[in-house]
Amino acid sequence: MMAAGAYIVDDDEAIRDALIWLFKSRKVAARAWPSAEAFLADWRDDMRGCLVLDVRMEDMSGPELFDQLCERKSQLPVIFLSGHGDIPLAVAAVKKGAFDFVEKPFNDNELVDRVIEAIGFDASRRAERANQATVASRLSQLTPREREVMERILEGKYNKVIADELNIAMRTVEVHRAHIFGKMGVRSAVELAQRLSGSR
Amino acid sequence: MMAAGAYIVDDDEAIRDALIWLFKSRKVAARAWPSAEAFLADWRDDMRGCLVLDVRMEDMSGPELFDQLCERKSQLPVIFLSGHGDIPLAVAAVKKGAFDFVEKPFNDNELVDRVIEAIGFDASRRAERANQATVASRLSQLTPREREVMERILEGKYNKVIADELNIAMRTVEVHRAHIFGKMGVRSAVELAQRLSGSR
DNA sequence: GCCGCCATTGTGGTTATCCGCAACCCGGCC
DNA sequence: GGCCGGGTTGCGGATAACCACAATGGCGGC
Repeated sequence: MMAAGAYIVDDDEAIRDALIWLFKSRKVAARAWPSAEAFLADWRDDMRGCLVLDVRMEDMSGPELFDQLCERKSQLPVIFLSGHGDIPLAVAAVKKGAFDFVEKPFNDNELVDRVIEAIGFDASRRAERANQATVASRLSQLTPREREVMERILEGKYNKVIADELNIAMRTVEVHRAHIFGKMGVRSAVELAQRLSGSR
Repeated sequence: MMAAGAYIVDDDEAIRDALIWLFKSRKVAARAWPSAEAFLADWRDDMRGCLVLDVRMEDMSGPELFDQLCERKSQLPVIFLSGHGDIPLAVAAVKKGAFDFVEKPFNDNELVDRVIEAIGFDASRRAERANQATVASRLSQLTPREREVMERILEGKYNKVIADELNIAMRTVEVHRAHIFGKMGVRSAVELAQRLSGSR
């Protein structure tokens, strides 16, 4: 797993070099590929940061690469570099969820700003997903009965009320409650409520 | 306050009539204005639904109207109708937060689908805002001391611990706690946590 | 048949929460 | 000075939560 950075795909070597230099001058890690195919071969889901993609390239275009990555469930935010003629293509990509696109010729600083923004977006989204995955994994460890009890705990009901609703003894509810807290890794109903609503 | 619907702004009467007919045939309330200025004069913040806006119009263009509405804090989602030549303009609007744009000539059903989606988006966002406003208003009624106590309640701490941290008696914490629940309109710490994290 | 997991329940005791009643101090306001 | 809101505290009791120890019954797998 490398550090988060900019992944550049452009078939023009001069532009690749210029972009790498530009990003590194702003302390943004950068690496470049000369074609969509080359990038796709190296692509891994744990690449963190943001993709900077030329729209018009030999063989596979930027938007085509974007489609391929979407099919592979890539979460990497994508910023397109588009010439005037390419705008309709880039626009279609934006409607499909691309992070942004900048028209050539672009302002260096603005591009880097957008890239940094995208890298931050990626980081927070990954953190969010990781948290959701943890919660989901813990939820899956609960037994059906425990889930029933948890629902009612989250409605702020007393153990006694829950016991009545489920036609079981209060003691049983207490046991379930302890199991739920243990499995969910929390120490109180308040923490439980926060952890769950934070990932809904 | 009228029902949620489509607000059409287009300087071509034939298109206005066609759109109104189209929307009404799908049970979507619709009303049209012949110019951006006319709409702006009638605009009110409680208009619910979605704005359908021609990009190219006499005097004030669609994107210009959008900018005006943004300045007036309009939350109305906007769908642009754009000809091929207008795409760069519409694109700029999308980057500023427009809901979507469809290129002319458009597919009737797809347009209505998008409009319905935007109306739903508006409804849920308004509900969300209303809830946040309620919570914010209730939070503002808390005294500084109560806020300190609430923070700690939300960390799942025992009244005893809170008392120690604030160097006050447990009884005082209990009193604050009761005040907090009363002012926030909840009956338990769990509800409090949910209401707050639901609006963060 | 034995083991493990799940659900269930009881006893008894500790700790927390929740509240009514009562009271004191302080600062701002009429 | 009197009133009021905010913060503070004590007492005592009702209620709920938490927990260790202990135990039963069902069900699926080895």
